[in-house]
This record gives sequence, structure tokens and C-alpha cells, in this order.
Amino acid sequence: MKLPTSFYTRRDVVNVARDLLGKYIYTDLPGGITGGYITETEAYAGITDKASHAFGNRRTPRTEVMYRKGGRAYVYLCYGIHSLFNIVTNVEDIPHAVLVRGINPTCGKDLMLKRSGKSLIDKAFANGPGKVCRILGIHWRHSGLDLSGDTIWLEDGGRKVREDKIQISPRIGIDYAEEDARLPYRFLLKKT
DNA sequence: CGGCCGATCCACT
DNA sequence: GTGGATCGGCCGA
Repeated sequence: MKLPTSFYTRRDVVNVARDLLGKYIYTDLPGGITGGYITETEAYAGITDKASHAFGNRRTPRTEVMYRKGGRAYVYLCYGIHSLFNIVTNVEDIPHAVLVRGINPTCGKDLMLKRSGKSLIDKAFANGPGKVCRILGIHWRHSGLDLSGDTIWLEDGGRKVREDKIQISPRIGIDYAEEDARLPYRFLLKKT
């Protein structure tokens, strides 16, 4: 069952990031369908968040998709090599997003292994946002895709996520964000 | 149009 | 724990 648009248009991006833990992400891209459930996310809270690409209400061709209604993909290139996948949230003109930093692969494992160049799925297989995009076949050209479509989508697979299984910490790799670098906007599923 | 830099990863020490 | 890879986006001129 796909997540409804109303899941993405909620105004509390930090809670959306937390609620995305345990939800399933799927892609139907060349090679077949791959997917898994989300194990790590970060919230980026728009124009007042120094870590966000939309800080200060900055609008560029790249960031424009963040200003659209929640429920689309915002994918961009980082360090010249890695695509990073974000889920746009909130209503139109409020550029909030959630970065998907880790998944637990469940579907299309052979294809994910092939895309990764690895020979087995270990703990470090999908524990970073660049790796997640690589194994799911997501590229920055997919930015703007509607998540209610059949290319990239999310489902509520009925996984129960207990509050005491959630670890919260500051976000990674955003030291430039000054005081906002310390905000507790990162959510991880603890190892079972 | 040139130059700087990044929401990372991996090999190597 | 650290440094190099690598290139599109952004800004200033």
C-alpha cells in the first residue's frame, strides 16, 4: 500500500523523518524492482535551517522541487560522485525535505548486489545516502519525480517501530550549519 | 565564464 | 582516522 500524499504534506518534517523509519522504499528502474525498509533519515527544515539547500529562501533550478507540494523526489549530486535521495515534504512553497540515509534491503537483492559491485549484503551495504541511491538505481536526473507514480515510491509495509528502537542524533556532514548542526534531526533504527 | 566546494565513500594506514 | 576522487551547481565578475 503506497503512502498517501497526506503523509508527505504534513507540516512537521522532523516527525515525518521519524515516521519514515520502517517504511518501504521501492524503485522500478532498469534491471527490475528493488527495495527495502528505511533505517536512517535526516530532516531538513527549509528556509530557517542553515543545513538546508533552501536556507534563506534560496531558489535555484536545482532546489525548485523542494518548494513543490510534498510527495516528490529531490535528488542531487554530492561530491561529484554520489546521488542523494530526499523526500519533499510539507505544502507548496514550504521547502522541507527528508534525506534517506540508510535502508535494509528486502527486494531485488541480486540486482542491488550487481549495482553495488559487492558480493554480499553486510551491515555496511546500505548505510549511507550515496550507497542507497546506487543500489536502488536512483540518479539525480530522477529529481522531481512524483512518488505516487510507479518509478520510485514508498509503502507502509506494516512494520511496527517502537519508540525505544529509535536513536536520535545530530545530522552528519553539515558542520558549516553552525548552531543548526547540533539539532537532533537524525533518526536511526537501532540494531534489533 | 572561471573557480570554489559539497547533506560521501572507500582504500589505505 | 584520513585524504583523494570527481563534477554539477552556484556565485561573483
